[in-house]
Amino acid sequence: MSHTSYVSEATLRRLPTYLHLLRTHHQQGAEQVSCSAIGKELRLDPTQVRKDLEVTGSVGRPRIGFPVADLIEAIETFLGWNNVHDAFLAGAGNLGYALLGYDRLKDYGVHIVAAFDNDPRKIGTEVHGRQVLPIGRLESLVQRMHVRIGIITVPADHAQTVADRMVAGGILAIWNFAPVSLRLPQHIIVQNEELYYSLAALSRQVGDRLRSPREKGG
Amino acid sequence: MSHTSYVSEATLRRLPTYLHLLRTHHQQGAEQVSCSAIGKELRLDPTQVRKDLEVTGSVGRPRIGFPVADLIEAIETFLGWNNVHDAFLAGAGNLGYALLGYDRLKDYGVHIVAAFDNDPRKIGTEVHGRQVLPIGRLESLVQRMHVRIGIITVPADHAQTVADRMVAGGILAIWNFAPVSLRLPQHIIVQNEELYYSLAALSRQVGDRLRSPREKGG
DNA sequence: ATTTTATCGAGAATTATTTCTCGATTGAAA
DNA sequence: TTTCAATCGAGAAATAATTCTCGATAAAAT
Repeated sequence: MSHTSYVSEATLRRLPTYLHLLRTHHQQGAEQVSCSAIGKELRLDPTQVRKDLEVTGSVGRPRIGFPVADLIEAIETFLGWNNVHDAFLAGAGNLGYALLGYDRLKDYGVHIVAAFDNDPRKIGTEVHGRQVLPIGRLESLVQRMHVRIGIITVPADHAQTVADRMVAGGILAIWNFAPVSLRLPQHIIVQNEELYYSLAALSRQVGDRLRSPREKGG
Repeated sequence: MSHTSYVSEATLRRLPTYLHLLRTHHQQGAEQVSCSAIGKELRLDPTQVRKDLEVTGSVGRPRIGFPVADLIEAIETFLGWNNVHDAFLAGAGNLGYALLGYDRLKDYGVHIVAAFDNDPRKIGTEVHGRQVLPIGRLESLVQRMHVRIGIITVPADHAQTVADRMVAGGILAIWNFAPVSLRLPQHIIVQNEELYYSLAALSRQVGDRLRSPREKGG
C-alpha cells in the first residue's frame, strides 16, 4: 500500500492545507466534497487538487466528489499523522518554549517528551510539563529511550554538534530550525524549517510595493 | 533596478540559505566564493546556484567567483532585508511569545512594535518589552501608526476576523500562521507560514522508514 | 425514460524548473 | 609568454509540474 512512491514537494506542501479545510467541512456536517469546491476555496486548479489527492489512494465518484471522512483519514494515514512518535527537543529558548507549549503537535505525529539545554539556570526546571535536562545526556537518552525524532532549536553555531549527538544516539529523523545545512549520514531523515523563506517573500513584496505603489494594470 | 520581475518560489526559498552560508564565509574572512563551492556545501547544482544568484544582479568573475560582501549586500537588498518595517502581532500565545522574543526578526525586515490579544489577563502586560493591547484597538492603531505588516498567531477560527480588522486599518501585508486560507482583497500581500508542511514531510518519511526499515538498494 | 449537468480519471499539451553543454574569461603555473 | 584549470554566463536539452481536453459516470431535472 503506502509504499515510498515519489510524491513531489509541492504536493506534500498542499496536503496539510487540504486536510485543514476538510476538517472544517467535516465539522460543518459536509459528507462529500469535490475537487472543484476545494479548488475554489483555496484558489487552486481543480485538476491539481485531484492529482494531489490521488496520491493518498482515496477515490472519488463523478458528479459527487470524495467522501470527506474517508479523505481526511486517507490524508492523515498518508502523512503518518495518526502514528505519534516521541521526540526530544534541544534548545529551550523562545522557539523551543513555543514548541513545548504547542499541545497539538501530537496531531501531527510528534510528541516531545523532554527538552535539553546547556544553560544551568534552565536545567532541572520544567517547561510546559516537560523536564529540561543537561545537553550532555542527550545522546545516551536517545539511545536508551529509543527516541526517533530530534528537534533542533539551538543557535546555528551549535546545531551541528547537537545533531551529531542525536545521530550518535541512533536518532531516525531531525527537524532542524537552525539556519544551517547540517552534515549528516545519508540514512538520517532531515527536515529544515525555512522560517526565513516567508520573511524573504514577505519583505521583498513589501519593499517592491512601497517603491512602486499601486501600479494599476501592467 | 530591483523591479518586480518574476522570481520563482524555489529560488526565493534558496536565497536565504545562500545568505546564511555567505555570512558564515564572510565571518571566516573569505572574500570570494564560487557557485561550485556554494553548491558543494549545500548539495545543489552549481548552475542552479548561479541562476539563483543572477536575480540579485550581482556579477561574478570567471575563475574567481563572486565577491562575498557584495553578494551578501545584493541578496539583502533583493529580499528587502535592510529596510525594516514596523509590525503588529495579533495573538500573544506561545507562538506570539516566541516571535516577540526573537530579536533578530529585524535582520529580516520586520520589527514588532506591539502585540494584541483578547485575553484580559494578558492585556496591559508586557511581553519581551512590547505592550499587549486589546484586540479592539488593532484597526485604529494600524491606521494611526501606519503599520505595514500584521502577524497573525491567533487560533484558526479567529484568523479571518483579525485579518479583516488589519485590512480595514490599511495594512499592506499579512504573515499568517493560522492554518486557514484567508479571504483578502487582491492588493493585500499574504504570506502563509506552512509549519505543517515540515511535519508532513517528516512524519511521512519516519512512518515509511519504520514500515520498511533500511531497505538497501531498490 | 431521457436529458442535462457536475465531476472524476486518464492522458495530452503547456509551462516552469533544473541540469547539461560550451565558448569566453581570468588568474596561476609552467 | 604560453599553457592550464576553474569558473562564469548564455543557451539548449532534459525533466518535472501544472493546466487543458475529453470520454465515462452518476445523480438530478425534465
